Amino acid sequence: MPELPEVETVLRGILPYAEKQKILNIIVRNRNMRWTIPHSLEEEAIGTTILAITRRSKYLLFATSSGTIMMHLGMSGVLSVVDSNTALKKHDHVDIVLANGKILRLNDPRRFGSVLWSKGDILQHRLLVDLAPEPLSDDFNATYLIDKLSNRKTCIKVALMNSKIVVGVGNIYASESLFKSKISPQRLANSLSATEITVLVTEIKKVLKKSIEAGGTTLKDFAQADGKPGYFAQELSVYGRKGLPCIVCNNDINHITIANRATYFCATCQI
DNA sequence: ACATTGACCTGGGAGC
DNA sequence: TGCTCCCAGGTCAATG
Repeated sequence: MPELPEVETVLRGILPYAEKQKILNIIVRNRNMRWTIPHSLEEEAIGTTILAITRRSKYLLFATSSGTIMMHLGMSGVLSVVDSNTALKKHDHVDIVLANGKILRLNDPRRFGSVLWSKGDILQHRLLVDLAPEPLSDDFNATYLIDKLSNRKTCIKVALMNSKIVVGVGNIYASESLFKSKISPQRLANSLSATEITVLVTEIKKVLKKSIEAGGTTLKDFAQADGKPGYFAQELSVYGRKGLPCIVCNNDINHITIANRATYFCATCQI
C-alpha cells in the first residue's frame, strides 16, 4: 500500500509517541518477511533509546544509540501505535514496546515488508546506498531528471518508478503525476522535452505534497498510525478511474498494463 | 549498463 | 456457500 506519502504519514503519526522513548522489548512473531528479521534486532535494540525517526525512500529509520532499526511496509504493511492491552490480530508480526506504555505494532498480511537492524552509517546500507534522490528534495530537479532520462529507452512511467531515478513514486503517484503533466505514461523516457520534464518534476512534488497533507491514499487497507484512513483517494485524478470521465475533458479514462502494473491515463489530455 | 520478467505472499472481489 | 481466477499500493534477483 505505501508509497512515499503513506510512509511519511506513518512517520508523522508515530513521532510524538516513539521519539526519545526507550525500547523495553521487541516481540517478533514471524521472522519470515521479505528479508528474514534478524535475531540481532531483539538482541541489540532492546534497551536502547529511539533518538530520532526519519524516512529514506519508503524505509522508516529508527536511530538508536547503538544502531538503526530499518522498517519497510512492503505492499500491505500497517504500522500503528497501540496500547499494551490491544488484542492481537492476524498478521501482527512485530511489536516494539516502548517505555511510555505504547507499542509500535507492525501488521503485514502479505509479508513483503520487513524489519532489519543495522549498525554503522545507515545510508551506506546495501538497500539504501544506491537509491536516487528524494523527490521532495532540491536534488530532484529538472536538470537532474533531464540528465537521468536522456538515455532511458523505457516508458516514462516505468522510469518514474525506478528507485535509481527517483524514490518514493509508486504506482498511484506515477499515474497521477503524468496526468497532471499531460504526458502519456507510454512515452519513451528519452522522448520527453526539457519543458515536459520540468513540468513533470513540479507535478510530482505537488502531488506528493498534497497527498501527505491529506494523510496519504487509502484504497483498501492503508491506515495512519492512529488507525484512520488517508484521505487522498478522493483527490485522485486518474488512478482507479477506468471508464470514468476525465476530470478535464470528460472522455473515458483508459486502463492499460505497463510492466505488469495497472496504469490509468486520459488518451485525450495526455500526449 | 540497461530493460524485462518472475518471484515473493495473503486476502478480497468477480464470476460461475 | 464455495470454488477458481485475477488483482493489489513494492522491489529484488535473474535473465536477456
